[in-house]
Amino acid sequence: MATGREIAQLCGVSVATVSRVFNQPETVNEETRDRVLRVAKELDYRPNESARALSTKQSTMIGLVWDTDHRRPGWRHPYLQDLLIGLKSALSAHGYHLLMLATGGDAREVGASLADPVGYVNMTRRHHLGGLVLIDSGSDAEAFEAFAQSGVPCVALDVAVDGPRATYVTSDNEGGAQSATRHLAGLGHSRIATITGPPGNQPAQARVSGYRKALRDAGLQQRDEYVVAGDFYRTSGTVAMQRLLALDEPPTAVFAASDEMAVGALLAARAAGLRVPEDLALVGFDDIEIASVVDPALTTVAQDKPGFGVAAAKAIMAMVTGAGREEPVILPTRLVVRDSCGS
Amino acid sequence: MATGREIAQLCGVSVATVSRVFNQPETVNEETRDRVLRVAKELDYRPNESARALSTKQSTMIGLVWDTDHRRPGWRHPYLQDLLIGLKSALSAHGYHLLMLATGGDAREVGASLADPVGYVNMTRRHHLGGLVLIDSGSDAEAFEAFAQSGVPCVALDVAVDGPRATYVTSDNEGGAQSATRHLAGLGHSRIATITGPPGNQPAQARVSGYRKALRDAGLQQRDEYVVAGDFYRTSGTVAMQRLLALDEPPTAVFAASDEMAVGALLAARAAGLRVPEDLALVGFDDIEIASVVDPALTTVAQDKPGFGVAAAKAIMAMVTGAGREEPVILPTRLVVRDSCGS
DNA sequence: CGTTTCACCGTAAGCGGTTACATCACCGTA
DNA sequence: TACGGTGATGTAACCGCTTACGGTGAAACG
Repeated sequence: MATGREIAQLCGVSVATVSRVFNQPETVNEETRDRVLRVAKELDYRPNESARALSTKQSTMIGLVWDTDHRRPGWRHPYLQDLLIGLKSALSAHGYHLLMLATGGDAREVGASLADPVGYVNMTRRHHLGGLVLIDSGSDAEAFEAFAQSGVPCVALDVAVDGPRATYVTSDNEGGAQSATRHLAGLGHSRIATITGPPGNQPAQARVSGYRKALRDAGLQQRDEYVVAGDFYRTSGTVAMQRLLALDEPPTAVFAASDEMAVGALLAARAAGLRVPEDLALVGFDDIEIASVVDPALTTVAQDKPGFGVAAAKAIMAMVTGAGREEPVILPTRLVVRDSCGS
Repeated sequence: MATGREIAQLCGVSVATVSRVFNQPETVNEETRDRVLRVAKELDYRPNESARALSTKQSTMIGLVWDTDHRRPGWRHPYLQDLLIGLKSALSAHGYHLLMLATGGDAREVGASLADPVGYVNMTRRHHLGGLVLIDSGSDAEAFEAFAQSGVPCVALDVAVDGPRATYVTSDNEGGAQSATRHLAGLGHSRIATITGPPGNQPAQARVSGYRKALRDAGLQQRDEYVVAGDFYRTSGTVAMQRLLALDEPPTAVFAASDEMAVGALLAARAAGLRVPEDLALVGFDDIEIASVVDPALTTVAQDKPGFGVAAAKAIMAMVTGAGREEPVILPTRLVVRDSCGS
């Protein structure tokens, strides 16, 4: 790896000039600029990122806070890969990289976890990160708030945060749930239940609210026993469905707040001898891979998965370059009609 | 963020001593060491990573080469999330972070892609990365070889590479395929076909070879028309299955080299009016989420998904600290018997 | 008691960039 | 001719840390 000094010597200029060629090209004479650029290209010169970061207090990296093995070892993000693809490609358009911050660590590293946002914030300073992208890992809204208040630019996914340099991106959860429920009502169902996500989870709350709105719009009765809590996981869907089926007047249609729970509900229904969609209509949320594969294929509310990453990248880059905060981004959802509701 | 100098002043020592406290504790007097440590803790001191990397030419980061939008926009790694979980947690045990290298980029960044390994290699030098983890993204074995030869420590996933400081980790693909096929033969099937992965792909080749071995061991006839090529994707499984069903003597059992293709085959069989497993036995490979959800649940060969990440992390860390190369790691597979083969 | 040894610590030179400031040639103007 | 302005470049300090080297005082030695 050639250094700036080498370029300088070969060109008969000072290192300052070499640096200027790359950072303030307009301030250097065209002729010498070309000369420097030519030599630089010849030697395949790339400025050393550590040195540059040290000197400018700015690296070309964005930190990713993605807490795994938290309370729930089996936790899986429903569409992490698509999210990363979007994030990565959008960041790379700005020449930025994604640093997956490690939590825990050995003696040298004092641990950083969502329980200790300070650790992460320190890391962003130590590495001169431009900012942080926070992936929702359950219901750590409080921790996210601490990040947002820390002053480092950060964008949270699926958690509404507020702070001097913080914003968030999320789906139109309410709208999506509403259209799902409306779809069910439109098919003639009047006994429509919902299986919700965990209580503290914001998207979960929004989806319940969308469900309620749709019922109201359709002039349908809202029954408390038709709203049963799950945790986004499959088995909770099964349990919830069993509970619903045990009611005196079981629902004929169910909106599950996640595809995983919808699948769980499907299994429960099947075990109870019910046919889907004939005896029970089912809608999910997320449109993960599984949705199109189960039998019957799941009608569901699709989220713009790579769009999440792209929006996050845009927001964080905007905060890195400009000052101040960005507006929250609400991504549209789309109802994907398959076979689990009949026609 | 406190700096070393501040600590030094508060303790009445020089910055050198502060540095020594953290890097060669045994060379500094116990009393002053404690004093420094106490003040450092008080100020929540963490050495600046950029400065340290600049000075030592070693960062605490490992690069991740994960090429997406290559030739196949729809490409998805079957278990990226689990892999990352394993990788991240194992790296964090050493205090290392994972840097997702961006490909492409703006004018400032000359692009790096698998087509241009030099770009990545340059990045690892610029960022003083400890090494590179290469995720297989189809069939770029040649490109991987270039990485391996570059001299930077790197471990490839699912591609056998060789180089001065390179190694790889992969599953026991042959063994897995063999046990899957043996399972089919054990159930009494004699007309066993296979749907393979893309020709250039090493795991795909190993799986075919395992399939062949099992047939031979079982004393079964090998027919060329029973080996039809897919590309690991679902639709290719459907197409392949259709081809198999069109044969004069269609197989009664199929080993698909990926779960996705197995699902595709399942759809084709169902469309042709065949029942699975009664009319057709089916085994997949990977044990992705979908496998347990399709109806009938898919019998498949499970890979140790987080183990991949952990093994990769161990290998790369071993090469970072020690010199020289590491032995390749072959992870065991496990046949998961579900419902798609009957009993 | 002079000299060696050794544990401990400070000095200072990097690492490879960025950038405030100084320098200098050259121009137009009074 | 003297002068201020301007564009192009060099000088050197600095970012925060590591580390080779040298210095110091006390203990050990002859």
